[in-house]
Amino acid sequence: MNIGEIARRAGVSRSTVSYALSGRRPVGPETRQRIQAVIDEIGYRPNAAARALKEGRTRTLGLVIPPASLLLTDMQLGFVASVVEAAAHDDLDVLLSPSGGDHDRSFERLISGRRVDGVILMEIRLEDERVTRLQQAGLPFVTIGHTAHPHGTCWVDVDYATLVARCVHHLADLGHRAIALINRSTELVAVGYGPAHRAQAAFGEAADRRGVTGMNLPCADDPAGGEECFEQLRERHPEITAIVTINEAALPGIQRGIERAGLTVPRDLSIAGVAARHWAEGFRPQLTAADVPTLEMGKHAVDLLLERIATPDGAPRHLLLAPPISLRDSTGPVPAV
Amino acid sequence: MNIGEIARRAGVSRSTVSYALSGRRPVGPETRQRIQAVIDEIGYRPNAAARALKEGRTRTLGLVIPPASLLLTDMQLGFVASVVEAAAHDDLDVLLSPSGGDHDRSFERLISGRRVDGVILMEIRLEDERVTRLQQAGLPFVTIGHTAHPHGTCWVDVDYATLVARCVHHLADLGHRAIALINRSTELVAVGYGPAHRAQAAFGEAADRRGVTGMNLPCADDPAGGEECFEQLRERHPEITAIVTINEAALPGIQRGIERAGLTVPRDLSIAGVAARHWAEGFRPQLTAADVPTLEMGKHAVDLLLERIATPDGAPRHLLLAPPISLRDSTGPVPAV
DNA sequence: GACGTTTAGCGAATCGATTCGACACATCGG
DNA sequence: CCGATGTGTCGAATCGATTCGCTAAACGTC
Repeated sequence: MNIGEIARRAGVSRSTVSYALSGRRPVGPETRQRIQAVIDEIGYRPNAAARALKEGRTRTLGLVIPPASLLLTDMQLGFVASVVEAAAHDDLDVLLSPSGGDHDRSFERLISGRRVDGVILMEIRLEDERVTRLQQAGLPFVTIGHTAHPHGTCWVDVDYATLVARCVHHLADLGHRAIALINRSTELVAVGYGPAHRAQAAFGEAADRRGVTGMNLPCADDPAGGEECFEQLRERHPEITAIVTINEAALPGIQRGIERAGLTVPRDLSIAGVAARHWAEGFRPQLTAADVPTLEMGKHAVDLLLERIATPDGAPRHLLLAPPISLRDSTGPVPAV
Repeated sequence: MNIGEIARRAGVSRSTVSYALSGRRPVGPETRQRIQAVIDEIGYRPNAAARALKEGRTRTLGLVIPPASLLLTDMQLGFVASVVEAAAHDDLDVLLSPSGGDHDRSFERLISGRRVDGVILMEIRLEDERVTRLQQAGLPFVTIGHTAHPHGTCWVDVDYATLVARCVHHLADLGHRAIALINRSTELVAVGYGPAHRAQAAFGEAADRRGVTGMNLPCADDPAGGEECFEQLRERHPEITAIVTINEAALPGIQRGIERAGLTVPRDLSIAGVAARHWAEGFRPQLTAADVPTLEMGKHAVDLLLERIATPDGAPRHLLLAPPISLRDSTGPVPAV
C-alpha cells in the first residue's frame, strides 16, 4: 500500500501519483481521476516517515510537559489540551515529552533526533537550561511562560504582575488595609518559577504604593495546602481582611478553611485572584478573578511557533496577556470593626 | 550531522558506524572508540524519520484522548501522565490525538500514515467505531476501558461492577437500608459509557441481593453538578442514609452540599466510592474508597501494547483491576432514627 | 511548415539510516 | 599446511516518498 502500488494499479508512474496528490505540477484530469479512484479504494495515505525524510520536516510539534510525578495543575492541563487542539486544527501532530529532570533522554531524543519541527515548552523557570539547549540546537521553540531574559525568545504568558496589582488596587479601593497573597508552593519559588516571583514582587510593590500592609504566603498546590495556609493566616495575622491568590489548586482548601472558621465571603473576608474560569466559578460565592485564557494561549503558542518555523530568523515575538478581572461575588467593602 | 558525516570524520564507512551503534556485528575496539569520540563531539543522534522508514517502526505510541472541549477529568489526566511516563521509560515517544468526533483527521493520520507502532485508546464506549477502525487497519492497540464485546481485544480496566458492589455490601453491613448511587453524567450514559452502565447494573444487583433500597442518580462531572445532585437527593429522597459514588469530579460539590445541609459525615450520612486517592484524601472526612491506580494502569496498558506489537497474533490479554477499598473516615453505622 | 510554448508524464536521484553479501585477514584444529 | 571458522570492514541495495530534468505530443503563431 505504497505509492508504487497506487501507480501500478492506475497505470502511471510514481511521480505522477505524487504530483496528482500535491498538485505541484499539472496532471491530466482523466489521469487524476483514475489515481484518485485507486486511492479511495485502498485508502492510501503517504507514509509519514518517508515524507518526513524527504521533506526534512515532520509536521509534528513537541510539547514538553512536567513529569507525571508532579501531577499537572488544571491550568497546565488546559494548555496541553489547547495546544493539541490548535495543532490538530492545522493538521499537525503533537509529541509529548515529560521533562524536568536534568538530562532527560526523552527531551534529547526529541531535539537531536529531529522528531519535531518545533517545540512548545511549558512550566518555564527563570533560568531554564532547556531553553539554552533548544537555542544551541537551533530548533524553533515557543515557551508558555518566560525566563528572566525574555528578549531573545518567543513566548506567551499571563501578566501575573499586572493582574495581581489590579487585585490589590481593587481591594484597596474597597477599603482593605491588610491584604495577604496566597502564592504558589515554596518548592516552586525555590526553583525559580517565574509567576510566583513576579506575583510576589508586584504584590509588594502595589501594596506599598497603596500604603496597605501586604503579606506573602507560600502555599502547597492542593486543597490540603490551601486549608493549612488559611489556618496559619487566621492564627498569625487575624488583622487580614482580604486575600489575593494565584494558587487555583488551593482554592477548595481555602474555601473549607473559611467555612470552618465560620466566616462569610465577602461580608467578613474578600478574595480575589487569578484562576481558570472553571475554578473561579466553582468557588462559593463565585470568585472575582482574572480568568486565565488557557485555550487562547495554547492557540497563540502554536501560531507563534508556526511563524517561527516558517521564518526562523524573524524577530522574536511575545504575547503578555492581561485578561480583565471578572467581578463576581467574592469581594466587598472592608468589614466595620 | 548525519551518519555519513560521522563516518567521514572517523575514517570508516557508514555501515561500520551503524554497526558500532547497534552492536549487531562486531566492530574493532579501537575503531569503536574513534567513532564514539566523534559522536560525542558533535552530539549525533540518528534521524528518527530515516530510521523509521528503514526499520518499518517508529518507536512511537499513539494516545487517543477525548477532545479538549470536554475537559479531561483528573482520572483521564492520570492515565495520560502515566502512559507518557511508562513509554518514556522504554524510550518510546507518545503522539497525542484528540478524537471523539466521527471521522477525525488526526486519528486517521495516526493510523493510515503509519506514524505509530500501536495505539492506546481512552474513554472507550460500549460500542466504539474507533476500535473497529483499528482492527481493520491491523494496528495493535490496547484500550483503557472495554467495549461491550471485550473478548477479541486487549484492555485494562477498573472493575467498577465489583467495586460498587463492595461499597454496597460495606454499607449494608453497617446497617444502611437506603443507598444512593451518584453516577456519571446523563450524557455519558446516553453515549454508552461503560463504567456508568456497569456501575449502575452492579449497584442495582447488589442492592437487590442485600434487600436494600437502591437509587441511581446521574450527575454532571463537576462540583456544581455534585452540589445540585445532592440537593435533589435530600429533597426527594430524605430516607437515604448512605451514598456510593464513582463521580470523583463531583465530590467537592457533594461536600459543599453536605455542609450546607448541616450534616456531619459519617454520623448523619455515610459515603463510599471509587476515586483517585488524591480526591479521596482531599475529601473531609477522608473518603472510604477504592483508589483507582491510574499510574499502574497506564504502565500496564503500555506493557500490554508492547507485547501485542511484538506478537500481534497472540491471544488478547485483559486486566480487570479491583483495588481494595481503603477504609477511611467517611462511613459509619446507620444513624438511629 | 518551422519554431517556441505549454501540457502530461516518465525515469532517476535524493533524503539518512539499516542490513545483506562479499572480501581480506587472522586463528585454530587435524 | 590447508580448509574451516571467525573477525572487521566496506559497498550497495533498500525503505517510500518528493522533485529535478528530460522527452514527446499538442498547440498556436508568423
